[in-house]
Amino acid sequence: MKIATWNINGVKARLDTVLAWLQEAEPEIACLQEIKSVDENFPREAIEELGYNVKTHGQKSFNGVALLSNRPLEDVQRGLPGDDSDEQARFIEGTVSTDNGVVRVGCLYLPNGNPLGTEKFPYKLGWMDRLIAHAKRRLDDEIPYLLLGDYNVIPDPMDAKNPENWGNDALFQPESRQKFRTLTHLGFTEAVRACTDAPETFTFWDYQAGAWQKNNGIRIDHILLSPQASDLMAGCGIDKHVRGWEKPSDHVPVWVNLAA
DNA sequence: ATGCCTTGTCGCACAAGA
Repeated sequence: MKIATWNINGVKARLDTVLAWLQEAEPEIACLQEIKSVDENFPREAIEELGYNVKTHGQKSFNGVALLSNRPLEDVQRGLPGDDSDEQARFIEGTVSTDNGVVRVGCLYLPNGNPLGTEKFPYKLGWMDRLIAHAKRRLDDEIPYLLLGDYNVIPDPMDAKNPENWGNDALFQPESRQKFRTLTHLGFTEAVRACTDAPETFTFWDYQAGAWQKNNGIRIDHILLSPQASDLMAGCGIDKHVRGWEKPSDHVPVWVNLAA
């Protein structure tokens, strides 16, 4: 089964593009971030017409995540545990039953953290601590478990066209990268790095300054697989061409194939 | 160096993104 993640940068502005990609890519499960919509206004009917079950965790104007699945989504959980005062909609998780057992999927939109020196950066790091704690508990289930989404972390210099330009950015701070490593070192496999060591493997190109035309990209959208999910991995990919479509998101879809 | 674009908003400029 194909499981994908994509930061769509606004579902209202991107609906036609999202529908076109769903029909082309045909993922069994899709995790969407930055829907920028409350649940009531999410265009669920148009997506349901393509055969998907739709679960959303939205808020007004900003953030917001959604889970799509051609099989029923069970045990849906909204919000990342660990801080009841956090009102930002950045996490949704659900379970899908397949012929070969269950797969649980967490869809996340990790805080950007910029600009440094504001409360936004410690919020990012605190959110990552909560994600690490949650992931650690999930690994105890010993089932195929995936954490997909916009991590807003550039893991390594090779994950940026111009790493020297990101020194003062929250996405490339040592603390951000260290916490990402702590997360993976719990026992997750980072799908894209397990599939390819090709240089200039990016998932985001800024709208500004001709970043796409210059391939001035970064790799910040990631798929983490529990050991049980990693054992099933049969391939992965990045739908880079979608960035060249009309009215594109600044991110492109990333996906993994599981033999499940 | 800043803004370069893009999106959403009780719009007509601004915040937020990365």
